[in-house]
Amino acid sequence: MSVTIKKIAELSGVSRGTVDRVLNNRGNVHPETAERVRKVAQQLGYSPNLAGKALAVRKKSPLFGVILPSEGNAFFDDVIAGIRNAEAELRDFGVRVEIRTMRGFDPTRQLKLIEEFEDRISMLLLVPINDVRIAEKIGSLKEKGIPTIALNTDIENSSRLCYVGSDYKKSGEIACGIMALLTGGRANFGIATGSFRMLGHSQRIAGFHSVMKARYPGLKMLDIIETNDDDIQAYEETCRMLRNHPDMDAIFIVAGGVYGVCRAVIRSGYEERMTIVSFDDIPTTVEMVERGIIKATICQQPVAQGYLAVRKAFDYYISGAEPETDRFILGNEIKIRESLVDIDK
Amino acid sequence: MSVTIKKIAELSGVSRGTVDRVLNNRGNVHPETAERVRKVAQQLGYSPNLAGKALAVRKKSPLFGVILPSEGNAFFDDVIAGIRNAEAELRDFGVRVEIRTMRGFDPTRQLKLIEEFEDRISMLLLVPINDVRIAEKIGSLKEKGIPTIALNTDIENSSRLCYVGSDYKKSGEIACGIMALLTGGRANFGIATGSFRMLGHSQRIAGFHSVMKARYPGLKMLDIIETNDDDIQAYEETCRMLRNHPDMDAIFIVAGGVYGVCRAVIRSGYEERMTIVSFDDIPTTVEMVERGIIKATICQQPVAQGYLAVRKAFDYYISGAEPETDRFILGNEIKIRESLVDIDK
DNA sequence: TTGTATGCGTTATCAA
DNA sequence: TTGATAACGCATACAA
Repeated sequence: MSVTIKKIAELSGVSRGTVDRVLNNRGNVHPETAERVRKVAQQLGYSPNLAGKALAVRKKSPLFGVILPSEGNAFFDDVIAGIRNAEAELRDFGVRVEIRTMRGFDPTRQLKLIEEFEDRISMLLLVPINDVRIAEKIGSLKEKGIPTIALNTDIENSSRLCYVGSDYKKSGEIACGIMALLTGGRANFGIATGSFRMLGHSQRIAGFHSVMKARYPGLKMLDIIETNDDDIQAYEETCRMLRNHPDMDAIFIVAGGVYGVCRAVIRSGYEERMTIVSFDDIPTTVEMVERGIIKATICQQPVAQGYLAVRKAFDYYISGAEPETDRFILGNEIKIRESLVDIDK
Repeated sequence: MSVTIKKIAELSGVSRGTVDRVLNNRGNVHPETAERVRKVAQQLGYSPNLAGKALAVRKKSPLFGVILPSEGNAFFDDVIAGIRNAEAELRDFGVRVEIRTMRGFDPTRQLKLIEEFEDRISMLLLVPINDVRIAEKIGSLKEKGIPTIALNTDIENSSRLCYVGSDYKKSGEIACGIMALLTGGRANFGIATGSFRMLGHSQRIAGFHSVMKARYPGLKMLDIIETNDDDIQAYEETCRMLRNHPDMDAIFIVAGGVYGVCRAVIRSGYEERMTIVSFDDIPTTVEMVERGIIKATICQQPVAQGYLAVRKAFDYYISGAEPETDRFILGNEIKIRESLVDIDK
């Protein structure tokens, strides 16, 4: 049979209560006794039983707070679906999840949202804005006993418990690889990024370039524009870029604004000759894949991201043990028309 | 608060034991009482609490039996890894998993393996061979109270609880789509299938053809060979096929024998001009992707297959409720060199 | 500082 | 046919 608190209590000649105090560092126990108990637990290789723990923890009904920049951003619909899946699975364990949404990437706004429920939550799940004030807030929350999990985007120099999301550099590498395959390794391409200030976007571009440099000398970059994840801006900028570079025959869309870029390409009459690689599979992107204008789109498993973040939050809440790794990376999946659209459609 | 057996007991004026007997159909309860209890449970929308259930069920220490045709088949290494992951997660709930392996697809052998532990297991997870005797065995096991989950491959006309695996037809469709993208829609290709008798292999070919017919008139099939998932046979047959069709410029590898096919292509001096699409990412396949001879390989998330099958087994064991769907389909992922190999390598 | 008692929700055993 | 009670492993309020 497995090792339980009861068994440790017997073998070290104390009560179950004392073992509990020792193992959970609740204080009020004689150092010698504590030492003895710890040793026995160590020797027996004790690890708390989840089923028991879950049942006991249930009445505390822990609340997980989630903050997403999801307003006006269809990508997060799938993340939310994953969060809801996990919430349903954990309901029997007393877990509740509260999601707050915001529009855009304003640190002040994000701080305010955090403060709105920080005195009620046991865990924070956050798509963090890369700003010192957010990093500091994560630190002060940690001191108050509220760990933070970075979701979808990581934040530097912070004390977040772990990161759940994709590997942005890798996704850029894959984007370059697939573009090379689709163009036979010869293309004059443009880049449409979201924002130069977004770490993930820059990492994708860096990944793209490193593969290009190492393996595909026939790929030549002509121009780069910023869409700010906005379809209108994407449309305008792309029209301008295409006017300036009539020899452009491929576009690498790094982030949002996919629909705007594609509409500009169609408008300019370059639909046929253009090879476009994008990210994610929000409905408007799927539409463009179906139409054939986007040849491949690289997806980051948003549902799994939401699900896993909540599960990892629960694991930590229940066990108090540091995660096995501080980065849980979900794979980048290449999707083409046949992946996304039913054949008979 | 949520609905518990205790609450139902109070409201229907009986003891918790009686409620348990009614809700779990253990018999020995007056029809009228049963009716009353059932009605209350119904009205309150009772659903058993998993944490409590897990704790109580723990001492029964259920054993899940798994049978895999994994000997000499590297694909199943990942499936096994997924099974082990799930086993570790469920250890605290008393679950144990016993894996039996076999070589090849002999129904008699599989029957024998089932019979070796069928009197000890609570659930069977099986990569079923599509044979009436196996289907019948699944039926008789069900009558004995042992449900079977079909893993990786489904079995027709059987009473298996559910299927966990990929959509083979869809994976064939994607294979055609990616081949068309890689060849600009113009290719004279050959097919190397595993076995004409394997349902999954035929479904992949069917999927390939349906997309080809609907969308890519420039793809022309020249020949088809059988590898029986054996590298030597694959090598021999491919050499022969290439001799017979010197104009072949693409190959669709449907199943195993990937390494053999690729070696034959290299041997014949067609490495440069050939576009090869394959399945899965076992080490030898990754090697060929790295070398650039395979342009894309379509993977079916073997780790997730193993993991999910065990989880679904547990869910059913714990809840006794029919799964939400009888087919749990894991997505087909297109992988290219940059997906599989580190850039700095 | 330590021990005891009780509860979380379900299941199983024993007695009535 | 039914009810009462103990058990699973952990947490905690309360008593000593």
